[in-house]
Amino acid sequence: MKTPEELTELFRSTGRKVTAQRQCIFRVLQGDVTHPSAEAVHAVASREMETISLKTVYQTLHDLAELGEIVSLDVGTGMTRFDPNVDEPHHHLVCRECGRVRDLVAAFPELQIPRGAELGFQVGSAEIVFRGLCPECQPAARTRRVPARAGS
Amino acid sequence: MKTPEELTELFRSTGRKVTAQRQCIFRVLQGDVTHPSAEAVHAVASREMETISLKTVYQTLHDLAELGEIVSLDVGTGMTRFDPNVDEPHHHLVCRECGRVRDLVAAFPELQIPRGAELGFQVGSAEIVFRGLCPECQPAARTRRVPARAGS
DNA sequence: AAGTTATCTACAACGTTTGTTGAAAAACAA
DNA sequence: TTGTTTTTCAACAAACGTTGTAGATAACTT
Repeated sequence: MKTPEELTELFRSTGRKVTAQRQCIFRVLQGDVTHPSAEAVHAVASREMETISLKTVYQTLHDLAELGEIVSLDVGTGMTRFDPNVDEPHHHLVCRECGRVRDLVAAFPELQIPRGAELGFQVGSAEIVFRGLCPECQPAARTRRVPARAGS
Repeated sequence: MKTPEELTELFRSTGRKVTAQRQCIFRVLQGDVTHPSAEAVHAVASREMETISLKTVYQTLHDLAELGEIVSLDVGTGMTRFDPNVDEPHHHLVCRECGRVRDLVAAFPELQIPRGAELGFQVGSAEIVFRGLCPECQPAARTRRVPARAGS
């Protein structure tokens, strides 16, 4: 995601108006690595602007997604999550206990689909979700690596 | 997923009662490869039992998921999808146009997470979602294989 | 500074999923 | 079979995250 200043310029140059609410949201997203939900963004923004509405947050997040400055994610936690990290190719770690999401910066360049297995699909992208327990949700066990079993 | 007869037995042996509605749902799921939503299961079941309620469908699907006979999936199509194929390790192809979901039966043994990249997560499984266009939603282009770009 | 246009807040509605209730049916025993 | 107990059923309403609508408000242009 670009800086709040660059986003201000980008919004203006694409015919969008720049408001205090939007700049507030830009700042909230800036450097956020928690993949916040709209509600979470709203909660943080509200600390700075008490009257900002949830609808405004949704709208601005959609605008940012449309401009490619953030990406909306559905990793099965019940609500859409937003990821400002669009420059670095990565996948996601999702805690099955608390829903925390973290980036996993790694390229998996060999995801070749066996011939015929794509069933006529014209595949354009692949997302990998690694599920497990985040550090905070682990009982007392130790970290361990995992063979690439097929998921669900 | 087991056969309707085996599921009947399994439900009884786990203290659940077997009703005509549940057996109807068993039959609907049997051999279904479309990853139906609860609503879709309800629609098919309704053709056989006009009065069956959506709530009953949800409840039975949850029971089946709890017993490991089906898996609930969230692939970003707005509703939970249910997959009766739990015996064969696989991933999923999702049409970004119509939301169709198909199994992709293939192991990707190269999904090793680089040391340190798991950020303390204790990873238990990995799911890959391949997004693209299903045969019905393709304009006139041809199928093509895809480099493993990082997803959203 | 005034006009034009987009955005804001507040509210209501949407679709999916879940909680609640009395009625009905399944399982079990006699 | 019949009765007794317990679960599940259907119908209703509510929860949740998200989107639509409206008039009021604020940003951009001249």
